[in-house]
Amino acid sequence: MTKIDIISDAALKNGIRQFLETAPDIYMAGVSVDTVIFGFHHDKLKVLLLRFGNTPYFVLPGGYIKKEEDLDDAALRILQERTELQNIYLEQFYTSGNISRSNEKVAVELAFKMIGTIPNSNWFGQRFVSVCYYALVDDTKVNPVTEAFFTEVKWFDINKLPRVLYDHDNIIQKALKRLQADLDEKLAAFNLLGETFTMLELQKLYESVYQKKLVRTNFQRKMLSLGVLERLEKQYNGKSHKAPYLYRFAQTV
Amino acid sequence: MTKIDIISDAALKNGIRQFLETAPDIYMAGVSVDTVIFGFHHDKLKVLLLRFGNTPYFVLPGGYIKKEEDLDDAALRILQERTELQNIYLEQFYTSGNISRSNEKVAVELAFKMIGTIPNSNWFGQRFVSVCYYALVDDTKVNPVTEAFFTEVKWFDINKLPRVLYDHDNIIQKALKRLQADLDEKLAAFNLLGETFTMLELQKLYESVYQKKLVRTNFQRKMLSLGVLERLEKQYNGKSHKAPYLYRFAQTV
DNA sequence: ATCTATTGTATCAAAATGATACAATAATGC
DNA sequence: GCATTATTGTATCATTTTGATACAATAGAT
Repeated sequence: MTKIDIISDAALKNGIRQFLETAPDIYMAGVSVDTVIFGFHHDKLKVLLLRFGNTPYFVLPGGYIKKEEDLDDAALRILQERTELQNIYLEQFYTSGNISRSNEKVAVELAFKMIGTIPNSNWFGQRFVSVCYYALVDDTKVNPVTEAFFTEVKWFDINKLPRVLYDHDNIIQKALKRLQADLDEKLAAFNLLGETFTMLELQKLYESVYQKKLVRTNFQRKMLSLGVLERLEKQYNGKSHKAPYLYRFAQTV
Repeated sequence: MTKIDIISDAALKNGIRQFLETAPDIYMAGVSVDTVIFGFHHDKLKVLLLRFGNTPYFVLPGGYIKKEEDLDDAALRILQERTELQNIYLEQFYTSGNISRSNEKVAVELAFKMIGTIPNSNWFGQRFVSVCYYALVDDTKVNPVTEAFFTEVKWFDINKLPRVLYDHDNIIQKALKRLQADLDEKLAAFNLLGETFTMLELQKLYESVYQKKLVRTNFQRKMLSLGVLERLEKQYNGKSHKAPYLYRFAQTV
């Protein structure tokens, strides 16, 4: 569900002010977490992005690490805050730490402009090394939540991304590359689908991840040979052709 | 060459004192870099480790990131400081950031004991998130260099590692797993060998990385089919059997 | 009843992999 | 010298995997 959630200007400014006052006491300085949340709907691979304030720019869902919190726990917490999901498939794939993370200064200036004053905390101005995770979610179960400086939560087609801040475009591409590598090896695909699915849906998912067409009959043969699919009753979908079987992912049958 | 370099107690204490005085001004707090340096000799895969002070514990070569330095540049600098090599094959593979990075407190206590006093800087006591890289080097060209708190630089067989501090054992195993994945895909193996090598040497390298025996004839067929090996003159090695060819790695012939 | 689009399965060729055989070579021992 | 031994380079065959195509079954549209 491409739920869109817009918050008011006043609430936005207030949220930022509050964050800046408490952040240095709560979080590690210098290290952040960014997550590339993948979803799949309408046969397309999607990424969840946040609109940065009232600007036309988007960013990856991210956050900071509490001073007494494990890195992986931080990633999970940030993800849960944003999607309200439990049991999320999460993989760390890259850490971004170049000084010039593209247009970072633009972002900081925008942040300042948004709250209409120079904050006494220099939190955003400091250098961050960002540890990046990707997550695979069943988008039908996601309930996107906005917070602090973000005015909108939106799914974007991986091939139709908006303008993003920092080096987040680079991070998204690296996430996709890693997902491609993990899809077969870790049977990761099924985290992007619902409980049941047709073979065609599964194929469209693979095609959208690998960004290329696959041969239907050979794909079907390969998936069935994995031995992890349980075949359920046929799905009569009202289309004018043979009805497909439904499948369920059944690890270690 | 398993060069061993031992420095004096006085020089050691002095090095630590000096480091602690200047570190907070020079380096980012909270973020460190660790490198798993792989080498290959006597048909074994090796890892370069540093002896921590006068203790029996070893650690990975690591360091900190200068305030105005890119993350990748920091990894390269740390590696060059330790090996005096240029053009090193380097891959970032993991970032370790759990609060309880195993026996960290032991290490800190040891560090304090070594310099015989509580340092005014709490540098070592702070929490670090460590970005980990692995490097592939031709060990015949490495000139291991000791520094600061380390009293010895030594190559260890991947299967005969000493006791290591922090979570460095975990990091080494993760590095090996990643190397296994990269070996074929990125033709990474040749960075571990000298300019020329025999097919058997190459096979022993693959076997030591994958930790399993390979069938000689099929391995040879596969390597030759890659199209990246240039066959040179035979190597008369004085052994009582047919002399093998030498090969050179020739990318994009 | 026929047409159309899609699904499930079968089949054949081509490529990759696994297993084995064997001739060539270079020192060793007689 | 000459057979012996260990290793190397290549060939060959069977098996498995992959790519490409054919075709019957189905379910609604006409």
